[in-house]
Amino acid sequence: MDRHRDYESELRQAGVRLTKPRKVILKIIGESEDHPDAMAIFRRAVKIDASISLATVYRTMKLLEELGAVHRHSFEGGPARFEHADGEHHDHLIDLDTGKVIEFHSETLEKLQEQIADELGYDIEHHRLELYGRKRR
Amino acid sequence: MDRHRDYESELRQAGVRLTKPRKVILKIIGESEDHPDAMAIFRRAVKIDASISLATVYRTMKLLEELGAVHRHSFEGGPARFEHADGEHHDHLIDLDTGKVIEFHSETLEKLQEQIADELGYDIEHHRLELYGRKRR
DNA sequence: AATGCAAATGCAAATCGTTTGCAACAAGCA
DNA sequence: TGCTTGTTGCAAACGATTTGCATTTGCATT
Repeated sequence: MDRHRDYESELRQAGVRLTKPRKVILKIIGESEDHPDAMAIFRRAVKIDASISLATVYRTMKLLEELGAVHRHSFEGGPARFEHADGEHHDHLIDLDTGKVIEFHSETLEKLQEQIADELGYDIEHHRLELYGRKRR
Repeated sequence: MDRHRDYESELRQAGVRLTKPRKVILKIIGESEDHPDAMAIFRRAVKIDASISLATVYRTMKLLEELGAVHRHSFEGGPARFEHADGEHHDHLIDLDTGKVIEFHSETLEKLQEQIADELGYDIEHHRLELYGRKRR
C-alpha cells in the first residue's frame, strides 16, 4: 500500500525535532513524483502552512540530504532539484523541451563505470550520469 | 609540434573582433592542460595584461563556448571549469581529495547510453558523466 | 595615416540560487 | 507547566555570473 519511507520516524530517530514546517516539507517530498526545486517545494508548502519560509525549505533539504532521505540533483541550467531517496539508484534523462526527468537504470552501465574507475586506480564515491535529449517523433 | 587549434583564426572567421583581452584568454586556454575556472583564467590573464576584467573573462568564455572552442563543466560544488575543445570527447573522473580531473573515454559506455536513450524514445543531445572518487592506496 | 562606427571593454551594480546571523519562538523532556 | 535548546522567519550576506552604460578599440574605409 504505502511504498514510502516513514520520514517522520527517521527524523525522530536521528534526534532532530519534528517541527511543523518539517512535517509539511516531509509530506511534500514524500508525495512528490516529480523532481521539484526549492522554490517549487516552498510554493507547495505555503499552501499547507502560509508561515513557512524559503530559508527553512533550504535548511530542511540540506538536513534531509545529510540524513540520506533525499537526493539533490544539479541539472544543467536551473536550480537544484530534489527527490526522495526511496527506491534504488537510477540515473536521469532530462527532456530538453519540457524539463521533465525520466529515470533509468542499467546494471551494465554501473559495472562499466566501476571498472573504468578501477583501471584508473580509483574507488568511486558516487557518480552522476545525465542524458540530455529530445523525444524522437 | 603544435597540437592545438588555431583559435585566433577561428574567431576571425566567426566574424568576431580579435581584441587584446581575447588574444590573451585564447592563449591561456590553448595552453591550459588543467580545467581552470573563470577566476583562475582571470588570474593568469592579469599577469599578461593587467587591465583585463573578470567580466570580460566570463563574456569571452561564453563566446568561446558558443563557438564550440571550449567546453564548460559544472562539477559538484565549485564554479564552472573550462577546457579547450581540442581532442575527442571524453568523460571525467574527479579526485575528491585534490579536485584534480582525470579524463577517460569508453566507446562501450557511449554506445550503451545511446542505446538506453533510444529505448526510452529519445535522441541524446549531449550527456554528462562524472565519477567522483578517491585514489586507491 | 586619419576617420567612423559598431563591437567590445571595464566598472559597478544587478541578478540568481543559496546560506547565514540573530532575535523570537516552540519541541519535547523534566 | 515551565525550561532548555533546537528551530524558525526575516533580512542581510553570499558566491558565481550577468548586465547597463559610458568609454575605448578593432578594423574596414577613405
